[in-house]
Amino acid sequence: MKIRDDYTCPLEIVHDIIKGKWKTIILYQLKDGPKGLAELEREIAGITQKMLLEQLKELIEFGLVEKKSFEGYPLRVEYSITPRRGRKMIEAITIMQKVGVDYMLEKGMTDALISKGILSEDEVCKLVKEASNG
Amino acid sequence: MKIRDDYTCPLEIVHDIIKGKWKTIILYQLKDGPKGLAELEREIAGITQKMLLEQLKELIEFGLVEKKSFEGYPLRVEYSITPRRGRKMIEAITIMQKVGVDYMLEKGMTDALISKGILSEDEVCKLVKEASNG
DNA sequence: CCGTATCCGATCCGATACTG
DNA sequence: CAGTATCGGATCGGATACGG
Repeated sequence: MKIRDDYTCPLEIVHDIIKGKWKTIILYQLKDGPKGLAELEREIAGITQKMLLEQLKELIEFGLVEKKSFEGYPLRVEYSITPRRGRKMIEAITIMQKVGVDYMLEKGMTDALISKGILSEDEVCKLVKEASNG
Repeated sequence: MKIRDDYTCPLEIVHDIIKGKWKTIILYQLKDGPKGLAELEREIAGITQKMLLEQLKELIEFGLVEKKSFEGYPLRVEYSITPRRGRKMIEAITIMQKVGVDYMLEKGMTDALISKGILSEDEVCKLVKEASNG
């Protein structure tokens, strides 16, 4: 992607940072520590290697992800969240994820949440109750 | 936009919520209270009425924005942030905006920040200093 | 295992014209 | 002031093949 030099509003940058189908998912996958390319590809259902590399490159350009290459064979690379900016972004994504969960609860998509291990049944019950009050 | 019923991961929804060039900007414009359509159109530089209505409609579908229509002439409509889900999203956007500001500081785009009144000169100095430490 | 290049359909988004 | 409809270029993203 081409980084523009004429941003006038931070939210324009925000848009560039988070746009693209996979960015938030990639960041979220990296939140618990560094991962290799193949690892990410395996864990993110449906992504192609091309998209993964493309999006990682953009995340690096914005200073949200770092890349570390290791010499020798077998080839090894580690992608990780940058400690300040990337970590900050994870905060935002975590909040947004809650908004997504909230939406899924409202639409009755509780099965998906439970079966994917995102929430336990108890947690779902609790949240549904909260939602109906708030 | 078409709301899918087969979301399996909350982050997929998050992506649908925030994708599009204008969504975060529209939400941010609404953060201090309800606004009419013309008002938004005036305040968001470069947006067309078509895009504005389209994106507002999507934000409404996701429960982030509410619309209130008033009878009679002159026609009047108010768009506002929903108290729970919309407000939560503003939290995330605020964090992301900080990430954007951080990026602009790193790239030396301080003029834009100051001239648009996003930050004062003093604040910029302070943040630049913080960034070089953190 | 890691990364690059190309081709091509899908979608996004801006311009513009029109209605209540 | 608020909202709808259409058209066309730009961009996105998936498939696929190739190279280090």
